[in-house]
This record gives sequence, C-alpha cells and structure tokens, in this order.
Amino acid sequence: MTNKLITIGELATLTGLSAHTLRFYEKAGVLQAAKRADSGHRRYNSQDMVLLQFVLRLKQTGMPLTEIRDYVQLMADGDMSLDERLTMLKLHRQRLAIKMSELAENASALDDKIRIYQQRIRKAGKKQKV
Amino acid sequence: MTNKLITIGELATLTGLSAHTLRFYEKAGVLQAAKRADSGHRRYNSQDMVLLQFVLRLKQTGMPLTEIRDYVQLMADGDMSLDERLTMLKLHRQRLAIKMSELAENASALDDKIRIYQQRIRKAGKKQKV
DNA sequence: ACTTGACTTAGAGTTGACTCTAAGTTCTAC
DNA sequence: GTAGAACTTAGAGTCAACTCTAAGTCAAGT
Repeated sequence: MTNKLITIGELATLTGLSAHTLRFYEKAGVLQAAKRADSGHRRYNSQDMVLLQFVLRLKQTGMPLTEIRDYVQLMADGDMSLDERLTMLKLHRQRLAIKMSELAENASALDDKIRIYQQRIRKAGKKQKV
Repeated sequence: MTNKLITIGELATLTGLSAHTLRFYEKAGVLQAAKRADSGHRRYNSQDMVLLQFVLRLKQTGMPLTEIRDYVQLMADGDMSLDERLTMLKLHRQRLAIKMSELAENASALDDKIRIYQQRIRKAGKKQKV
C-alpha cells in the first residue's frame, strides 16, 4: 500500500490545477472533502488522486461541474447507487459520441475551407507574377 | 440569384439562436453589421446566412468569440488577408485535432468504466439471488 | 384605426467556472 | 526563534457568453 499523503500545493503541481481551484472544487462538491492534518491543512491520498483523475476526465469531455458533483455524491452513497451512476455514464457517453461526430464533420468542413484558401492563394500568386 | 431578405426573427428560427444572441454577435463583431430596411430593422441575405453557418462551425469547434471576431474582421478586409486567415484556420484545425484525440481517449476510458460497472452490477445481482 | 407581435436601443443581470484578496495560522529551513 | 513560504477561511472579483429589461417604434391582419 502506498499511503503517502500530499499537500494541496503538491496536488496542484501534479494536476496542473491551482490550489484555489482544488478548494473551489471541494466546496462545489466535485471533490469529496479531503482529510485534514492536525493543523487543519488538507492531506490527499492516492485514492483522492484517482478520483480526481476521473473527475477531470468527465470535465474534459464537457460534463458540467454540477453534474460531476451529483455523480461524486452518488459514489459517496456506495454500491446502492451503482445503477444510477451507470445510467449517468452511459448518457454522458452518448452525448460524447454525438459531440465527437459533430467535431469530425466540422473538421472536414474546415479542411475543405483550407484547401479552397490554398487554391485561391496559389492563383493570386500566379497573377502577381504575370 | 436568390435575393430573399429575411428578418432577425426568421434567421433566429432558422439557426436555433435567439434574436438577442444575433444582435449580441453583431455588437461583438462576430457577424458583420446587417443591412437595414427603411424602418431600421435588420434584413439578412443568403450571404449573411452562409457566413453565419461558418461562424457557427468555428464556434462549435471551440473557437472563442474574440478569435472568430478577428477572423470575420479579416474577411471584411478582403483578399489581402487571405494568408493570415489561412494561418488562423490551420492553427485552429490543429487544436481541433488535439481535442478530438483527447476526446477519443477519454471516451475509451469511459467505456472501460462502464464495462466495469456492468460487471459489478451483474455480480451484485447474483449475490442477491443466492 | 387598432391591436398584437416583431422589431429597435442601451444597458443591466445571469451562469459557469474559476481566480483573487485579506487577514490570519502553520510549516520549514536556517 | 525567526523569516518566508504554504496553508486556512469567507467572500469579492473576473471573464465569456449569453439573456433579459425597459421603453419605445414598426408591421400585418381585421
């Protein structure tokens, strides 16, 4: 077991978030309240880091913080919330699929536009020479 | 030539945006100032609609409005800005590629999670029966 | 002519997600 | 034991992107 505890500053460096943001996430319920040292300072363990990784994945795929908060709350509720969590994940997965196909479509439209621009620039260049 | 002019309300219905948002875009420079009827009401032609389609594409792929505004400004400057516009589009295309691959990675992580949840739920169901 | 709905403006308010400030406490290194 | 960095809190400020309000004008149908 790796029981190493780290400070909020260290977690900030590890994740690229600011300590401010980590506290903000905790207040927003996006992260479970961290354990505290005797001094009152937050101490994070490896499980906290794993959860944070997953939370960041959800965020990166466009899930709003309020929804992530609900999901994290369900995790705290234990196994009886498994079904509900699965439903949420599946729904989010579907939205993600839609977004990905939209992006793919837009990417190819962009590629077309870029090709047309390159042609126009090439032609303009030729005119210049004549 | 299809010279049909439409009102802001009609354009709103067509695009799914609100008239408020269309005016906001115009003020923000994301849309070029629309022609006006004698009454002062905005009238949009098909070219305006084509531009708006492209603007929405840029927006949908995550380009911030300030950047779209710069791009639209360059369009108004005419052909001499072709190079600069091409550079912008290429850069954006690259960011889009990165985002798409991130999403793909996160999607497959989500799929793993979903599979694991389904297994856990199936097991829990079995225990229930015994 | 009149009503009703769509339009006009400037500017205020909202939402989501941070980001920072102030004032104080704790930890680390010398 | 003291300086300076890192931590604590509550709450204010910022930014992007809308979204709405107020007060008025214009357009279309009966």
